[in-house]
Amino acid sequence: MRVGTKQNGPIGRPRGFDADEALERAVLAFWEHGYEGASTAILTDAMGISTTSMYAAFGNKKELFRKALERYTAGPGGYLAQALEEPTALGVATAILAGTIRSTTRPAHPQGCMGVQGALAASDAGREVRELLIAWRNDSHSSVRERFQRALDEGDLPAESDPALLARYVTTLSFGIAVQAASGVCRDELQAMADAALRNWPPA
Amino acid sequence: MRVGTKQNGPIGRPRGFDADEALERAVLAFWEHGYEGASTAILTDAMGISTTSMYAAFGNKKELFRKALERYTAGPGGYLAQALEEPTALGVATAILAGTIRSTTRPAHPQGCMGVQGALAASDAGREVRELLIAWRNDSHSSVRERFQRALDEGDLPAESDPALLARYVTTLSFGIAVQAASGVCRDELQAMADAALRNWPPA
DNA sequence: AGAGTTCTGCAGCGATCGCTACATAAGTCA
DNA sequence: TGACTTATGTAGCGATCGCTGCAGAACTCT
Repeated sequence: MRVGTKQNGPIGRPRGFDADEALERAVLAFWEHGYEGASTAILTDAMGISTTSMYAAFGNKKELFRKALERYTAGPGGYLAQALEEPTALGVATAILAGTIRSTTRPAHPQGCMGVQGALAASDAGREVRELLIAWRNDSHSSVRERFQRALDEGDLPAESDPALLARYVTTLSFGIAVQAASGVCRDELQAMADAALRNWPPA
Repeated sequence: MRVGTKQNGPIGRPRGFDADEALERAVLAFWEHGYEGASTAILTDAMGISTTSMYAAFGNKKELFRKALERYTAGPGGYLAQALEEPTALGVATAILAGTIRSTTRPAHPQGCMGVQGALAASDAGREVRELLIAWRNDSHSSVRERFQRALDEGDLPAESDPALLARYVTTLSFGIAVQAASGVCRDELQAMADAALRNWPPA
């Protein structure tokens, strides 16, 4: 099949699929089933390509997950980076929880958070991916803590506030919301809870 | 091997292992690796018995998990039932969070909560167990909500309080703590966060 | 046109999955 | 003792796991 003859195009037979779209579908499969629960058969079926093409394009399952997690972080998980740019610490906390709730309860998407349910527990074969997600969650916490530290320096938080503790509070609620969403709890109830959780800000 | 001749004892060859102790070891394996991550080989190795004995004594892997979850609920997860007997709503909430933190960060035990990381995401083969754990978590929430409703009826909570919202707040923190513990966050930091989270009680 | 490069479909690799058939061991009955 | 019942060890079932070899297809080069 002659797709199109380009001059100075890449050498060799061109790909018969859109790698970006395939990766996006892999995100959904990992998100829904977790790293170990998403078999190569499930993945390739969701991506619409053969195992050969998947391995040629993405290396192996672990690498595919790595790239899927990056994509998730920039896409459905992008609310975190946006939230960190809110002008106040309360605004940051509010945006994080609202973003978590929206992202984990979006209709026609997997319920929950890929960074939480991707590999919370795993067999020995999934150890590396489990540790990758631990680092992902801890990185999220660190970025919130650093943002709250800045807020403290700017006088946006009381002098006696502990940025690490506040960050732990917000991320714990966020991870907890992800678990609740994976249990089928609806968006409105979680949002009402989040509103209440931030009504006395900052805690402690 | 002649173990001991009882009169009127159970007919047939007696078990060569302690079923209770084997179940307890199965709890640890499921707790650490999750339902699908704990293979029959891992399980039987941890339990110290053969697959034949495991299937004869516990039925199949799904049934073994069911029994392990019961054991977990009564053992490491027993803090919930105890907490519900605290005289005040604040006492209940405090005990739940403290119990969660203790249980999910116990040295020489798996980190996290079996009810959360047992099967937060799974393949199609783990669908039933995943739904079993969803019910387990939702039951936990319901029992807390009912306890807070009682507190409201008793005047232990302000009349404008919403027991469902308060229960959602406490369970969300509890599930979030389980995720943090699975990420290696230490006990003291989580307890400081929990203290702060309940300093303004009830929220909203 | 022919060489070189890359992607695709088919087929199947060794390993492990959950689970079981079968013979034997170890008990309680009459 | 011999019939009956239950547990154990061995050995292996069909299915699926992640992954790959290979031949041919589809392109860009000279």
